[in-house]
Amino acid sequence: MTRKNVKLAYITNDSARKATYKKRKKGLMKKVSELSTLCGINVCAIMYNPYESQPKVWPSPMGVQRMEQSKKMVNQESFLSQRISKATEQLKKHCKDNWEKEMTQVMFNNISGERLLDENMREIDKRIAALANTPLNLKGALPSLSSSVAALPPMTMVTLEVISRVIIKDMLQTKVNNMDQIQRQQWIIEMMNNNNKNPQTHMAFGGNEMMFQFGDNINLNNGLWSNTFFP
Amino acid sequence: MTRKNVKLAYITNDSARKATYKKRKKGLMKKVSELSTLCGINVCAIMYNPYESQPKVWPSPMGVQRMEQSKKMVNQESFLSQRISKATEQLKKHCKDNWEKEMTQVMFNNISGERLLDENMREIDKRIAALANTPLNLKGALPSLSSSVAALPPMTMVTLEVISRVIIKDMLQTKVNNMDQIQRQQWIIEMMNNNNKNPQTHMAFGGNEMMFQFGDNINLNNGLWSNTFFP
DNA sequence: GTAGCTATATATAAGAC
DNA sequence: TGTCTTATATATAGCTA
Repeated sequence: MTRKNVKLAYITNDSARKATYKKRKKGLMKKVSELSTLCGINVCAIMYNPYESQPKVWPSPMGVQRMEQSKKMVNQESFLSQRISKATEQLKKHCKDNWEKEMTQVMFNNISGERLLDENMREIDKRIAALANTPLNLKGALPSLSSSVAALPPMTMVTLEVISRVIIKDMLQTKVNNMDQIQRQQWIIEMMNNNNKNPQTHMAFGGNEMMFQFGDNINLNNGLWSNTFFP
Repeated sequence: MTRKNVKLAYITNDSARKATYKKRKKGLMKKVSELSTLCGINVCAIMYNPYESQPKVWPSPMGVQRMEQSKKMVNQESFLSQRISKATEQLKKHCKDNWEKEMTQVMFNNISGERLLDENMREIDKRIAALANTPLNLKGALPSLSSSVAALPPMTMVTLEVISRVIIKDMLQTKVNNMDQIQRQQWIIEMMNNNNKNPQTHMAFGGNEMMFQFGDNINLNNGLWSNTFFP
């Protein structure tokens, strides 16, 4: 009966806290859903749920992105809607099981990776400096690579595959970062289309980036997966 | 006067939509804040705001993570709270300007990077296979590196620094992924402590991972940056 | 623990300025 | 546009079964 106006503090009683969590989670998700629908923006809510064995991301999916420039894209709408609806259906099937853990992964990887990367840059720089004095100089053999590359000290963990992957990743990230909004959008569409052809392949964060409207996992309402993109 | 019960559909009127967005954003953020406080969980809300020139992440900061195991850590509480409060104050100063764009960056990098990485793995694998046949084999000179590493074809973009960064990043990510929850937590504390000593350095996503309680940027309430960690 | 219920607190649409 | 007001819709605390 919400007789008191709730004291805004951590609820120490376990069952009361859990009950509140459940209720408020539902309410919050409804709000998220509504905001997404009413204003046509992407909304994502993530909760590290203390009632799971690990801190988990609560899978409130990405809202639909409505482009501000949708008016400029009228001719593409039908095509895009079709593509996306189709792809979304596929993606949806693979989403539920993977979303949560992958979101966790993705977020934590980024957090830890970027952070550690910076934390360790001095160390790396030192090593690079040291390596610059190595007698092993392969500049002649591999003129386009920095001479020090070949002189990297033993790193047993580092395989060619890892190196290749990370290099390519870095290059591609640069490329994508240089895209403008429209280019990114088109690229995402293409990605989804490819994914659609090959639905067994990974359902990573990237796959649903702009695609997940507020979904089934909260039993709020249905029909949100329809082609409401680019309205 | 909320006389009608709102039709749950995209608001076509621009100013009305923006007004609703503003109101509801505030409400939503308050809910997020409350849920975070009441239930002691991390909550993050992200909105791609259509009123900005690009899709932007709305900087609803990470909620405080209260560890489920907090009871097991009573003795550490005071120490940790102190550390975190201190660090948080520093971080807060650098947060506002950077949070939004960096969150966007981080998320999009991950989306694009991971996705493109997978998309391009076949290509990479082909190149690796091709390289295996290169006459330039440095196995003898660099026994601990895969022989093909030194035989990588010219990649003008790839500098030693980039390679080092990405390699280290990959290695460290692996390391962090293998940590358990407690280890991660301690690591984050250490990271923050380091950051505190060097506050000018980057205020990246990683820096505030588990740290941002619902903050000033919404003018909801204050005092949320206090030591409510590990209550 | 889960599922309603209801009184009340809170959020907010629409209006006034 | 932004802010304030107010009627009403919605969310939910505390209760019951």
